[in-house]
Amino acid sequence: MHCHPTADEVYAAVAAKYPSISRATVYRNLKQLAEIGEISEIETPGNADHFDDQLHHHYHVRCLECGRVFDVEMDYISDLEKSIKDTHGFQFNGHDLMFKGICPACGNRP
Amino acid sequence: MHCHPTADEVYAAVAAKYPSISRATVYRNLKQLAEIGEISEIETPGNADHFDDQLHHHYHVRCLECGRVFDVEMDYISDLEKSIKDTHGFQFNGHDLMFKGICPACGNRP
DNA sequence: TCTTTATTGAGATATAATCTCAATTACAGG
DNA sequence: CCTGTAATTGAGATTATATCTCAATAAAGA
Repeated sequence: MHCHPTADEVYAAVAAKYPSISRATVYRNLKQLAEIGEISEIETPGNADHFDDQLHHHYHVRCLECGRVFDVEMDYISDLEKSIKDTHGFQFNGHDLMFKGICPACGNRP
Repeated sequence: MHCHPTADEVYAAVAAKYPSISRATVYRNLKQLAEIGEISEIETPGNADHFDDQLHHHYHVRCLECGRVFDVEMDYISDLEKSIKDTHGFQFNGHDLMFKGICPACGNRP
């Protein structure tokens, strides 16, 4: 699935073929795959996490209307932490950047 | 409270003075204050949302160890959306940026 | 085949947040 | 000061997402 599905969407797709699958198994395996770096996890506050089969660092936009997540064509800013003026002893360890917007499908709806 | 408290931390603080306060009231009022722009809401996936009495746009860092949220000294990038190469018909509407790190207190612990 | 290890299913549990609705409180007009 | 109306609140139920428990099943190795 290349559409940034949520765990539940993955579950639904798997359950269609293997009706006996348990939700726990899907959640467990997605989490494990994310941990070993086979897939990446896109966390969105308030909403269910999404999963991505693409591994390279890149950003996403979430439609505020339908909640779907899409790739954004933009270079990953690996040195964004360098823009911080005073780190106050913090060890910085990366960042999460998520754009917000209205997707074409929702924007064109009457 | 200037420490980016979660709704539950606000509730605990209020309940200490007004023991009859309901959790619903605190959640409700914090949400309303955020909606009318009196305070701002910092959403962190997986963890409880935090609230901020500062209104101007600025970024935060979340300690991966203790979960606390701190201000980051860095200018807000208001035109970050312009870095996107192809918007594919999306209406962009802002962004959420959260740094990750280990706070001094957690980093210096043995 | 037999033993050990790993994975799974079903349902319980945790957590954050919201909803419901009756009860309470505040408030404006008279 | 009353009274009717509107707004706010409290308590607990409910939702949503995700994780945990543990017995049952499956896989793998000797």
